[in-house]
Amino acid sequence: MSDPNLVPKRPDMVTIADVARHAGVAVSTVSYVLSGKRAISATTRERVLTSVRKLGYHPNAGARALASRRANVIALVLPLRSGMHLPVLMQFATAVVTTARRFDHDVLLMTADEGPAELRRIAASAMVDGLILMDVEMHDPRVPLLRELERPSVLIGFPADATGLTCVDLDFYQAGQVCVEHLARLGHQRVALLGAPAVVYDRDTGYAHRTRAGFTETAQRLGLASIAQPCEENFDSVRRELAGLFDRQPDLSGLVVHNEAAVGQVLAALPALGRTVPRDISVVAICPDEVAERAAPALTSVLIPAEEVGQRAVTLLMEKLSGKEVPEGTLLDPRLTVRASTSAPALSPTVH
Amino acid sequence: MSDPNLVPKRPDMVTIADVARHAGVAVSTVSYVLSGKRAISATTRERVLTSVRKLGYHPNAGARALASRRANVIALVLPLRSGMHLPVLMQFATAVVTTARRFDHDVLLMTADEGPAELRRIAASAMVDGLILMDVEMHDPRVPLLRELERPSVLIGFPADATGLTCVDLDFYQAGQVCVEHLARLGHQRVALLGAPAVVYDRDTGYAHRTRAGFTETAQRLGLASIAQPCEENFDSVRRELAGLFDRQPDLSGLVVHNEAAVGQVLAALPALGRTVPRDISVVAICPDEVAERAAPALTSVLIPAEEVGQRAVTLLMEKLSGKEVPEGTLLDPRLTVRASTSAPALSPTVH
DNA sequence: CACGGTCGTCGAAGCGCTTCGAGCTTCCCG
DNA sequence: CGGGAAGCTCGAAGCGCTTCGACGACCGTG
Repeated sequence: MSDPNLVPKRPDMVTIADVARHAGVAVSTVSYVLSGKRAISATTRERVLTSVRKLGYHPNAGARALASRRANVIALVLPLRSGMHLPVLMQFATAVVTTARRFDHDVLLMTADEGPAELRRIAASAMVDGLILMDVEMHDPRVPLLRELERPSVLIGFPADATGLTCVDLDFYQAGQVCVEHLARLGHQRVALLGAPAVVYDRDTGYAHRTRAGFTETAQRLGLASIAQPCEENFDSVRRELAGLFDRQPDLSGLVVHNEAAVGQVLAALPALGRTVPRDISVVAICPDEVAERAAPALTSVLIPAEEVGQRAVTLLMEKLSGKEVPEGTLLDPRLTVRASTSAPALSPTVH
Repeated sequence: MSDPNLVPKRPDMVTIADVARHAGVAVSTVSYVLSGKRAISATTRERVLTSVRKLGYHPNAGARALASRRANVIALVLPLRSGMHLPVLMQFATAVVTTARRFDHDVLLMTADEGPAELRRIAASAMVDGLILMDVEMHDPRVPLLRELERPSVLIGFPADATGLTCVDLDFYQAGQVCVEHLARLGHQRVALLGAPAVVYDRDTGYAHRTRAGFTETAQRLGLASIAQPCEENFDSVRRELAGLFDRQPDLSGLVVHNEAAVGQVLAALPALGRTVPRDISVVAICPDEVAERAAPALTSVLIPAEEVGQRAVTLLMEKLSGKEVPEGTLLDPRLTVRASTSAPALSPTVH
């Protein structure tokens, strides 16, 4: 009863043995109480849990990983390249961390710049159980690696060839489509898409291309005149590109903006070009809700469901980790929220 | 020579024993080659390294952490609260990850919302060797915890009581000071500070208060009339607050903006209020360079050296991990870059 | 030529945890 | 009332790595 060993020698660093001793049970019993992998009587369980609390026991992550071959950590590979919009990225990241915690996992942060070698190192070192990659390109050099890696992964975004992979994303094709349909329904005849910087298209980023395709093909199907134009995110470029669009299409009355960073600039530049929103031109943005709401006037928008995508990525990964089969592609439906930036076109141009 | 054991049984998951066998040395020798903690002859080293490469060996992180009591992982605790500007956050994060890799460490991402309990768990589980915390508040509940934790930590930002801690940040007091001095040197007599949303001040966030103090006290010292005004980040608030400032101080000719998200709105609202930048009013911003450069007109600004702060935080943490003493506070000097948004005030108001 | 001192290498003892097989009780049913 | 099945718990064997003490070989020295 007064065994001096009842108290651990080092006050920090309480081990499972300390707990076992304190509770008067075997180490393995403590382990089973904590993992729930075998039936333990209610009384024993309570005694153990009490000791755990009293001693402030936290399992050593390294030892646990070594013995169980599960680190309970997932890697999140973020891009951090130019042309990405950071707020959305952070929303993803937050959602991933939060959701992972719900599954009792932690998140290791990697930047994509480190390249395939780092991915391989992390995977091979058994430091993580699985990976989530963001900002996947059409021909991403990391994709072939993923196929040969022994750890499961989930991609946010779709590469050109997605067979054998698990991918999640907003359905950008549909997003482009929804925007055009909204404008068409209002009566607009001539529409334009102001997109991401050219470099993003050149990099063959899937979502940019798919949005453009959805936009262009839907416009064609509905018999609207359409132009698609990449755009840098500074004020001068925005103004220049907009001016160019009006040159090429004077009766332009509907604008889809798929470039979150440029949204503000667009709203600033249009008045400067003598166009009032939505009287002279209707604007639909593809961007997070907060950006759309903060703008003046508030923007009709298709939101990028960053949080939902992040959650979905984690839950998919968890299912793969537990051996379940999961669908190869998960496309989330876009939702359009109508706000103050769209209306029926003025009459004159259409008569014209 | 043709011992079948020369080839590891599981092609993935190569262990140090496989390497030792392949190189014909003891396991401990391989370990010493890799860690460099004991002298090893050049020939043996080469042989071992060749085997490592040939087998594609990556040490098991869990086992290494368990045996060495070092995880080679640091935790990065991000805020993700409202009022924070995300791009800067990401710059910090990137810098931290990149710098950590240079010290052969990985980064575990935590969100601050999880609270002290999670911090304690991570620290106690030996999953990380040290912590870096961002967006520290004056009276941060995590700070007392850090003091009792057995793991070293570095804060980005200063709490009210920083004794016994290691903190890094831009010298925001000086930043406020530099802005005012610049405006004063140009001849401005009446200046205003448009700051973070009120909630940020209420939360007692250090940098907001210190900037304001630097601004106000310097204005006083130089004999300028000054007003400091919190501000939300949407267009209407910006416009309202600006209008209010001009009401209270019609001759206002110098404006310091310490709110990155509002910078764009300010530049949009000023013309709407009939003021041209910099003819009628000079604007200095405290924000990342890219924001300042992207604005129209390009903004004279004090940049937030996110990258440098991130690097510094990691190097400080590494020094603490290796047992070195480090200074309690590290304040980085602000640097003002003059761009197109400031000039001497128009003559009329001063004569007036 | 014997002696102590390096240098380079090895073997073995853990690090703290999970998990497997086995053992002890209890309980139920024939 | 005996036998088998459940229900709980225990002990021991690793997981893959680091690190300590030891040992043989080789060197220069007295």
